[in-house]
Amino acid sequence: MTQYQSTLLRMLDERGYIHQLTDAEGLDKLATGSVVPGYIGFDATAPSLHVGSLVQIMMLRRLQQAGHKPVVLMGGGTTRIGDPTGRDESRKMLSDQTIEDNIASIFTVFAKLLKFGDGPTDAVMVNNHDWLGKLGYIELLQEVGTHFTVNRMLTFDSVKLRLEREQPMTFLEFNYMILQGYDFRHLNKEMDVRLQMGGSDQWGNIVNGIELTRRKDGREVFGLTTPLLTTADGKKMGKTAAGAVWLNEDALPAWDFWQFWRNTDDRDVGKFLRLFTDLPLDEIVRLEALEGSEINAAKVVLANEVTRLVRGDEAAKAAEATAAATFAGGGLGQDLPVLEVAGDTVSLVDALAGLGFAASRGEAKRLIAGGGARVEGVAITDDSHVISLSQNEIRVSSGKKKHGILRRA
RNA sequence: GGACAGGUGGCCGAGUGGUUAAAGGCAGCAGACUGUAAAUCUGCCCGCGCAAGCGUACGCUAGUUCGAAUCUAGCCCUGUCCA
Repeated sequence: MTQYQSTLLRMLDERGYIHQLTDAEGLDKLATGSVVPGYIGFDATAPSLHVGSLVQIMMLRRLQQAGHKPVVLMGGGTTRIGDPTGRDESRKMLSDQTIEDNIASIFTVFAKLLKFGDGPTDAVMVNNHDWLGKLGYIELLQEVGTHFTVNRMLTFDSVKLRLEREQPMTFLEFNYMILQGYDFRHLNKEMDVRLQMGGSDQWGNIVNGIELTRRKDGREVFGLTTPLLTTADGKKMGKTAAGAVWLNEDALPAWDFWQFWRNTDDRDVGKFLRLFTDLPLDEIVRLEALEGSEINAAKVVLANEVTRLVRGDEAAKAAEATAAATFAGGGLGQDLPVLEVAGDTVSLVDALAGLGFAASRGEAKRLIAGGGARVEGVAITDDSHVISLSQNEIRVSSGKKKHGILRRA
């Protein structure tokens, strides 16, 4: 690609964050000489973000590493509307309290990955409810309404796709892109933010903000999007057995988080190491070149590094130790899910259900019938099997990957 | 407000009076093969029950029928066109 001068763009380019860039030269020049405040917006629809957002968070981390200022924009205001991008249905409304709580919860992860404070390159978090909430409707129409033509708005993918699929789009949602554009302009005005980043699906929204800022204030700002992250087998990243891969510990235990990375597709290892770890590039090149089962070592490194960043050093170490004990040693690791058993015996069915390996007793039975259930590594196909707690800890498994501990209460 | 089309299991999508817990696909889970990978093949995939079975389920409500996802009425919601 291009030979960038700035540390920022070089780093982002080398590590695979750049998909589209509005003005590569201009931004490169800007980032060479001065501190560039850049922001990314995040939804507050849930108490935790998931790995899909991790690319964006890491990008803010890179921004800071390159000596610039990350601005985390929490969509307290826009979440009340719902981004129609990539959705067929309107989002349900969330109460103000829920949104506040979500933001507080989400922040805990940012606090691990960015350095917040008052310094010139310290990260700050802002909430667009603070300004969008105050905006009157007429005021909004005057401020930004005149700079958006409906003709153009209809051509944006977020709108076009919905219309093509004959799915409803409410006027409320239709306004989303206007508000997001307004955010950029506001941040530029108030904090001199010059750059907005986001996923590739945010391109349209970002460009709107850039144009609005140029028209209203004659100020030049920049936009950058990341490639859409899919796993090598073509799926959207971040879905596993248990659902989304949440970043918050209380939404997904560190063990499962670690396992998610440990199970990365061979072909994605290099890409993920670049995006989600701070390892130096030459080290990554070495790791991703490993062949055959050797690459498992690289996956362990990946899992360790990402878990360390997002969940902390201890969590990563515990998960790695558990993996070593459980898979290599065939024993038990401390991080495995535990089911406390009251009496001397439990039925296998209840054990599987209790450990969360089956959603219902019926499902547990099917699992057993299908030969997927193991007690102490021995496959059990009798669905009336009863486990007696002769030892302190009994290992119960669903398939080869999901293991749990039965412990006498 | 009017005309037409539509609302089915996590999603897509068949089904238009009984053999339908509802075809098929996707996603998911498990088995085989492997390297806690991919691809492939196989099995499973509403809940409860050891089981016969029972309970729920096809937008909502009330009906017609021995019997309804399927028919009728009203309502709600969505799309397209018209006003």
